[in-house]
Amino acid sequence: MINPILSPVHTYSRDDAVLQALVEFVTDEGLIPGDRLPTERVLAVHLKVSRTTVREALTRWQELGLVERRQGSGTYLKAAVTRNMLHMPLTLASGNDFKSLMHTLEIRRGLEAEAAALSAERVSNEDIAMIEQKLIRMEEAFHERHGMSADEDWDFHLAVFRTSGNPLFEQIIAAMYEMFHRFWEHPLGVRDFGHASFPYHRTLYNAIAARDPIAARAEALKLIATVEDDLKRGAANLKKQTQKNRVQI
Amino acid sequence: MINPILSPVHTYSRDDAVLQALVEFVTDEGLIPGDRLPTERVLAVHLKVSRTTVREALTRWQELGLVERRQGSGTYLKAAVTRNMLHMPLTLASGNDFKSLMHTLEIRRGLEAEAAALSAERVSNEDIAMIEQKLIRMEEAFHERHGMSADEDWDFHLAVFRTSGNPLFEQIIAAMYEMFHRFWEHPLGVRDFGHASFPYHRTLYNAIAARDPIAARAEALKLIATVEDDLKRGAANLKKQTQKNRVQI
DNA sequence: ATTGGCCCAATGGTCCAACCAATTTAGGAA
DNA sequence: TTCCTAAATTGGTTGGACCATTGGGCCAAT
Repeated sequence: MINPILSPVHTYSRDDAVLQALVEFVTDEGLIPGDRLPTERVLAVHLKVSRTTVREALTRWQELGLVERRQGSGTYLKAAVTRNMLHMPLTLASGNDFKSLMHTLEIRRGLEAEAAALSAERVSNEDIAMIEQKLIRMEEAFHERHGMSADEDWDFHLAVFRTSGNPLFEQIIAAMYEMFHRFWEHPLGVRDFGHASFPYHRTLYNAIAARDPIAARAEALKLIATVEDDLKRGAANLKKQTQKNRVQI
Repeated sequence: MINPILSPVHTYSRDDAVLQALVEFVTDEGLIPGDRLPTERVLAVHLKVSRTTVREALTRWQELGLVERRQGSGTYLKAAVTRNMLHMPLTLASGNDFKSLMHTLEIRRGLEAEAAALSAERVSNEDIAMIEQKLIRMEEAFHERHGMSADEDWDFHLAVFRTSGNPLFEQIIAAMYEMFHRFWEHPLGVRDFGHASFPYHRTLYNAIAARDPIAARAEALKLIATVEDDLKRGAANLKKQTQKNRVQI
């Protein structure tokens, strides 16, 4: 019988050690999201491991969304890195059907409203200026191309989530967005998808700038409601098309 | 001026393709958690890519907890793999401080309120009976041990989430719950943690049984509020203790 | 001054071949 | 059979090479 007191010793794998060293480097150097990390070759030399091992470690961070790699350019920090980080990767079985999309919207309804309210409570003056800037860029893009621009739109929402002071909002909603965008490639036959949500971006901004949580929550809910409407219209459209020529998506 | 119609093209990386092929293989072969995957070398030959690429792909799955590698033995499936999986890596800075715990509660506030409202809209009569049964079991456990029982309490909430008709609620909130409870082992010096939330379980049930979404949302919010209060009390307690004898947690 | 073409160095992505380390398996000795 | 050992298998690591993309610098044409 094995002595039950004995527990497995921690044997650190090579890439664990690399990540640990990388945490030290990032915190010591005070790197923040957007900053560039040393190249893989440099890391390999300094850490005395092969480039393959460095790559394996960076791949793990990439999968956790901590880091982003751009070929020909470099590896960039994507989120704040600290000691004692707690990782909990969550993978959900989710279909590509309308029900699943509707489910992601229900999650967004709960979270975006909450995030908007928290943001309204906590924004600094600099935050407000920054959000307004994103809003203006989104509005410009809207008028230029006569329709919603996914990137600028997402930038605006991201700014709101980040000023909520809770990084979990961004992480969860980002996953919902990704799910949504898998479908957005085919805009469901709805030409002006997202069009209706446009005015609520500014009203949401106004509520946050006024530091009014109640109003911010209300505007966020209105915004999501327009997206839900678009989705329902898309579903109806698709149903009609499918009945006509049996196209399976 | 850039043509607004143009949107970035996206190209699949090699390891994305490997993962995609692996999903096909796993589903076709009907592999379940615990089953052994082909060796890296075999995969490399069959997929016509280098072993390095296979390893990079498997590293990503490993980080997501989908797969476990055992040197000398093989690579084993660790979770169910399906098409269209949605990956949601969650990262908390330091996981065991007051701020991070509060963050998990903010997510729960948004989601549990929404889930309660949806549940009130969608419950069947059988669902209501089932929830009531869980409620009664929780209340019994409460009176028996003169305090909240984590298991029965969680069972009750789980029942509510499940009747919301959206599986995402259960999975995301479960993750928040787990993060929270990694610390809850030490209830922060608060003896009757969760005590105050007790009455709101029944009021929440009543609202759902009455199919009143507004009331259900309100009761869910009250319930979370009591947990937040407990947490704040705990934080205050801890602060006092730390000042007294410099105990570091 | 601006545009476009061109080259070149840097960087991440992929590949190969070999060896190391842990595990499993097969075979032989007791 | 049982136990031990050697060999085969498998993931882990290394070094080196080459490919593909990026970004900056340079220069000629406009």
